[in-house]
Amino acid sequence: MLEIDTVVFLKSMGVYITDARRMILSVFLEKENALTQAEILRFTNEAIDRVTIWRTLDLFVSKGIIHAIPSMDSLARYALLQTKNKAGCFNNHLHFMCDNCGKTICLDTVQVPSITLPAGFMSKQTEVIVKGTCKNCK
Amino acid sequence: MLEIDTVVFLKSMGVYITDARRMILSVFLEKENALTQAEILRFTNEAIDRVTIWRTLDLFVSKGIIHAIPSMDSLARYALLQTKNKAGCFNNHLHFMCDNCGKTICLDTVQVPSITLPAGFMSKQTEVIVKGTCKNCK
DNA sequence: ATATATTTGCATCGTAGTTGCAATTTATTT
DNA sequence: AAATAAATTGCAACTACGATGCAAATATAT
Repeated sequence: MLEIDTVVFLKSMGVYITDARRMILSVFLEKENALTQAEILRFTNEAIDRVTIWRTLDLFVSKGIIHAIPSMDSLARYALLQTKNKAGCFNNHLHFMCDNCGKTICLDTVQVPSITLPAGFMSKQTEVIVKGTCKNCK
Repeated sequence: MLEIDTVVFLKSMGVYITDARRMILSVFLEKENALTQAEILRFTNEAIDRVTIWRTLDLFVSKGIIHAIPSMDSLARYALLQTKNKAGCFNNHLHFMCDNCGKTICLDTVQVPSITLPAGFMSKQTEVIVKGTCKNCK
C-alpha cells in the first residue's frame, strides 16, 4: 500500500474532499489490481451509494487519478494511474487479465509498444490487454 | 462485401441453418467494422429477438466465426474473424476505435506485437485497441 | 412423412449506466 | 464562528444489456 494522505492528495487535485472520495481512493491504494464498481461497493462495506461510486469514478477519470480499462465482459474496470511513480514504472502500461482468478492487474513495468497504423489513421491512445494465467495462479 | 454463401458457410461450421443465423452473418459480411448487439438488431430491421441475437453471437464466438472486442464503454462488440483471408491479413489483428464516429474497425493488416511479460505470467492472448481518428474522419 | 433434436421468442430477473432533484455536506465569506 | 454559497450525496426512477427457463416453432434425420 502506498503512503498517501487522501486529504492532501484530493486537495492537490482541486476537488471537494468528501468521505466517499476518501474511502474510494483508499480502496484503490489498498488493492493493487483493477476494480469494478461492484468491488468498490463491497470493499467500502456498502457504505456508499452505487450512484456516488459511479460519479466518483467518473470524476477520478476526468482528473486523471484513475483510468478505465477495456474488457470483454461488459464490466467497467478502473485502476490508479499517476500515483505509482517508482523507477521503472510506465504510465502507459499494459493490463493483464487472469483467466483463473479473474483479476485485472496493471503491469507497470511493461511498456505499451508503439504501433504503426495504415495511412489516414491517427493514434491518440493505445490499450493492451494480455490474457492468460497470472503469477499467483500459475 | 465478401462473396460468401451463408448456407454453405454455416453448414461448414456444423451448425443448424436458420434465418436468424443467415441474417446475422449477412450483416457481418456487409459491414466491415465491429458491431454491437443493438446495431445488429437495427440492421436486421428488428426482425430477430434480441435474445436470439445474443445467443447467436455467443454461438458464433464459440465456433470462431466472430470474436469479441474489448471496450471501455461496457458494450460488447463483435467482428468477423476467419473469413477475411486475403494475403497480408492477420488473424491476430488489432482494433481501432474512432473518437469521432465511434466505429470500431479491424485493422487486418496490422499484427499484434508480441509482448514480454514479467516472470510468472503466462500469456494466452493479446488484445490491442488503438484509439484516435479514423481514415474517414480525419 | 414422421420422429427427434435444436432453435426461437416471450417472459422475467439481475445488474450497470444514467439523470433529476431535494437534502445534506463542504467550502467560502463576513 | 455563524451565515451564505457551492458542490455532493442518496433516493427514485428509467433504460439497456446479460442471462435463463420454457413452450412453440423450426430444422435435421430416419
